[in-house]
Amino acid sequence: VNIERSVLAADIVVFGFRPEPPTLEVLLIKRRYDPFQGAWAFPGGHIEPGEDAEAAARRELYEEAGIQPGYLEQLYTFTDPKRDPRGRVTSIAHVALVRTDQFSPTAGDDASEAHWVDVRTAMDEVLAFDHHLILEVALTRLRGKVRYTPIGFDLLPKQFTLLDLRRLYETILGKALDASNFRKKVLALGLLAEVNQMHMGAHRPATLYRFDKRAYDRAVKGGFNFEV
Amino acid sequence: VNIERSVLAADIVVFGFRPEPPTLEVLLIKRRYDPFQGAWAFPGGHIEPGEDAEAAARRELYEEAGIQPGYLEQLYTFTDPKRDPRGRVTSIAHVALVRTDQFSPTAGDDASEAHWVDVRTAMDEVLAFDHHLILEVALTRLRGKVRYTPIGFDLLPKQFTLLDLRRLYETILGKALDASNFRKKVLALGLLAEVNQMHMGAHRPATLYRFDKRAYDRAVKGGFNFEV
DNA sequence: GCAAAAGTGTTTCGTATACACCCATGC
DNA sequence: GCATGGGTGTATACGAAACACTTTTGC
Repeated sequence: VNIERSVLAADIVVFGFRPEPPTLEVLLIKRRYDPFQGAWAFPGGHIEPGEDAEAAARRELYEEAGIQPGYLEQLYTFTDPKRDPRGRVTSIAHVALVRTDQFSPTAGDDASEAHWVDVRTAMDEVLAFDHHLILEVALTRLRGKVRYTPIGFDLLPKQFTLLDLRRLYETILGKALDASNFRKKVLALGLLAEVNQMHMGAHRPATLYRFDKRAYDRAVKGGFNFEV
Repeated sequence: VNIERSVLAADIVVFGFRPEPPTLEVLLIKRRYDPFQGAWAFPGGHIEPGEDAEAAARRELYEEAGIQPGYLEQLYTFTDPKRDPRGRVTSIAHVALVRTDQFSPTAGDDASEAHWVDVRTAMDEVLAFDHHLILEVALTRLRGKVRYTPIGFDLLPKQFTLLDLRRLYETILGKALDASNFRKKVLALGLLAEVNQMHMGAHRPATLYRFDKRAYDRAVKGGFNFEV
């Protein structure tokens, strides 16, 4: 029998969060080679022999942009046979979350540039292949997942104030949240631990918190329901 | 450059619901050929040239079991390079929902048998390839999705009683629901339309309802949040 | 003093939950 | 009559939302 085979690619939508001003960003690279040379695209590349999709995503992310994400998961697989002009390329898309401040992206082999781009800007941009569609799916997933999973913390520095956290949620969800109620709700979850240090800014000093992974694991074991 | 290519397969976890006794079932076929000849597996097969994954899933489902599902979506892509002993086969797994009564599965080319199997039984069974893992992922997805999306209706006949619907939810979620509160909650959503007919069973006649797709679409447009 | 954020407290309201209770049917 | 499900109603409690108010800092 004559069975068609496909090239496998792992692409990664990397989200980052910049607190000042509050901005949700994605990592875009400028393609050095054809097809779509010079166009903006997500980092990604071929899956190698003996490698599964997630391993390929991590490797590509490190090679192309020097990034080792705190969070990475498979998003969706894009299989339109015409999505790549060269022939059948199946893209197994991933979502990754990083602390923007930790990585100033470095352009790797296939990229002439790598930049953090405001998500709203990226949505208006013409992207290579079907990457615009991939971005839409990734955003939907992020907005959904952030509501019942504590993945937001992977976008913040280890220590953060409640204002940081609230700004993050407001940015992702695209709506303002009541500061007072947000504080009570989040603290009531018992997933934050105070850090013995204050944030000194332009205003009244604020308590610094860290995400309490241990408390979270305990809560998960007890059949637990995270909600914003 | 020497780029590895992979065979692409579309596999489908088809869920069905049998009201009496309330049972959540999956469709399993007995493999006619090696590898795993004689083992139970999900229907599926190769994606053909010019075909995307979802089209392949629909085609395979029809060819192998005579089923045209009311609901079908991509689930997850399984990429372990060792998941198939013959070489690299990437499985793009799907979830489908059907009304059990509408399809008595027929065994197609690759299957010597096709049967509805109680999900709990299937979970204890040894399945071909990594299909046991696929089933776990599919079940998690179904349980999650049923809570905020009205996909449950795709598992019921066009007309159903509130008891049918409650039994369905109780079976999927694995816990008893208060009949009175369930009624109020579901009716308050305004997604059910009364049918001008009663269900005559062994007890007091019950109102028959149908899923009101029009009302649902209207609700979705208004930025709507479905909950059990 | 003023602006901006930190932090506490209160009131209101909707709705989830837990039941009590009556109705209608087949056996 | 009795079991079973259909269907209505109610009391309670908890949590979400709205918002008033005080505190603390930099400028």
